[in-house]
Amino acid sequence: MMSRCEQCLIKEFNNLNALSKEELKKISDSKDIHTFKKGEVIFSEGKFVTGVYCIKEGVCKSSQLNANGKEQIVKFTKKGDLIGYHSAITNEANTITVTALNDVSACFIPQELIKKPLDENAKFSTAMFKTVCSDLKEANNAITNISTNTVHQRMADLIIFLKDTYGSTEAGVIKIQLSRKEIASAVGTATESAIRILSGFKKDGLIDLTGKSITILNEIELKRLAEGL
Amino acid sequence: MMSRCEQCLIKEFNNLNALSKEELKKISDSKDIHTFKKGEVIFSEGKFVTGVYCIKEGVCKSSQLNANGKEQIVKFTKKGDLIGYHSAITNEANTITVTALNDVSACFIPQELIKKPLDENAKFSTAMFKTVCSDLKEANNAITNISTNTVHQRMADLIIFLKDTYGSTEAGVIKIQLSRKEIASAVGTATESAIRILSGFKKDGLIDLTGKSITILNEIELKRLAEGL
DNA sequence: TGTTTAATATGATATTAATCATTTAAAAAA
DNA sequence: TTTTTTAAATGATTAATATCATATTAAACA
Repeated sequence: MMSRCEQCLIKEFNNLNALSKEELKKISDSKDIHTFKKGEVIFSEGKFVTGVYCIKEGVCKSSQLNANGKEQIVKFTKKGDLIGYHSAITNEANTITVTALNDVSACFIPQELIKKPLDENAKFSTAMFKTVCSDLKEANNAITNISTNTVHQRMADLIIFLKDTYGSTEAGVIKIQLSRKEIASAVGTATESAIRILSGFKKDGLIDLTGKSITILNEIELKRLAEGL
Repeated sequence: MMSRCEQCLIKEFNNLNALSKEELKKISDSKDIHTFKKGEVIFSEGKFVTGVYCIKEGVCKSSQLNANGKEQIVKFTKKGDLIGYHSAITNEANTITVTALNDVSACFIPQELIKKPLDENAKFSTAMFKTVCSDLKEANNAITNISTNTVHQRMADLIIFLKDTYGSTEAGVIKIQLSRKEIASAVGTATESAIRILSGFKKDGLIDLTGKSITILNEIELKRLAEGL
């Protein structure tokens, strides 16, 4: 059960591969494998997280609540993602809530073991900088996307994003299942609107819908739609 | 003219104060003071920036263009802000365009002189991490704000933000002048809608408008509006 | 297995905001 | 200063999206 970080393949997907053998060994000695069931909250907005999670398996959503309690999904994680670094870096409460969208297994790495290499290992620190900058770039793109594109465009965009990020089966079924409410929250629209637009896409032969499964039938046209053509 | 960074007061507003005397001296020796007239572009989306700018005086907007060429303002800078760090950290093209909103004077610091302390000076590196994380936090808040709040709410929110960030005269006039188009772009709405909402706020006695100047008359009610009450 | 609860779907309607058209006012340029 | 250009304002209209109501389906549970 207690596998060694040094041998862990997941780290090839993230910045932990910039750590030295000694640093990895220390992490390996004190890390903890946590599992979360679908729907379980990994950490919440407003709470301090005392370490960083490395997602080994499963998908999470990062979301915020607005003043009226409406949820906005700001990011989806993928395998290998390091989450919860905000608290570790800033010593401030987290500003997002991360929730498992399916069964998730993640290694919990105590803060100190991240902070030390962040100060001492330039390779790791540079890699982490790139990650945070990339997250910021994506967030800026999302701002522009939400405020200048229509809900139709954003829905088409989300479907393409989900396919590109999580892949699809040979039959074309996207390998992530979201509720209509979650889809609406990611797109930034009302649940009913999301449902209507998905139904419309189905009627137009762009996608197929079976329960929570989405199958892309016409990716080219979806991409055109996403660009507003 | 060639003032020394070591004595510069602006650095007290940003992370450069975490640098050692030697590091500051190096920067001082090769920095360049650039001035930009109102409306001038400091650097553009898609271009590489070969250094970081430290804003000594003036205000800038950071914006992106969407596929249809519509501008979205994603951030306003203030005195002391370090801008253009994205390229320096990631070695990638910049993803935003920064434009002077009034006359701006900024010190240009070549990339190497930032990169080296970023690797070697943990205090500076930690400070920069906090800045990027804070920018990311703000961007996430903007996503939630734009997609869950109405244009009215966001307009009220922007007015409060501008007052808090740039201050106001004794008479209550906010110390930054934006065109209606820029206000619309920051709020994420059409120019006509922005104009209409501002006129509405004026009619309701919340603000006063004289040319491009905005005066807050009822901050409490504006804050209530921003929260959707 | 039946019963309850929650999720999805869809119609009708209301609201919000965008677009188009035109006027007025303010800057910039000749 | 006059002319030209650009920005701001406002009305009318259309389009997009949210909300409310209700039906249908699927999932959870007793």
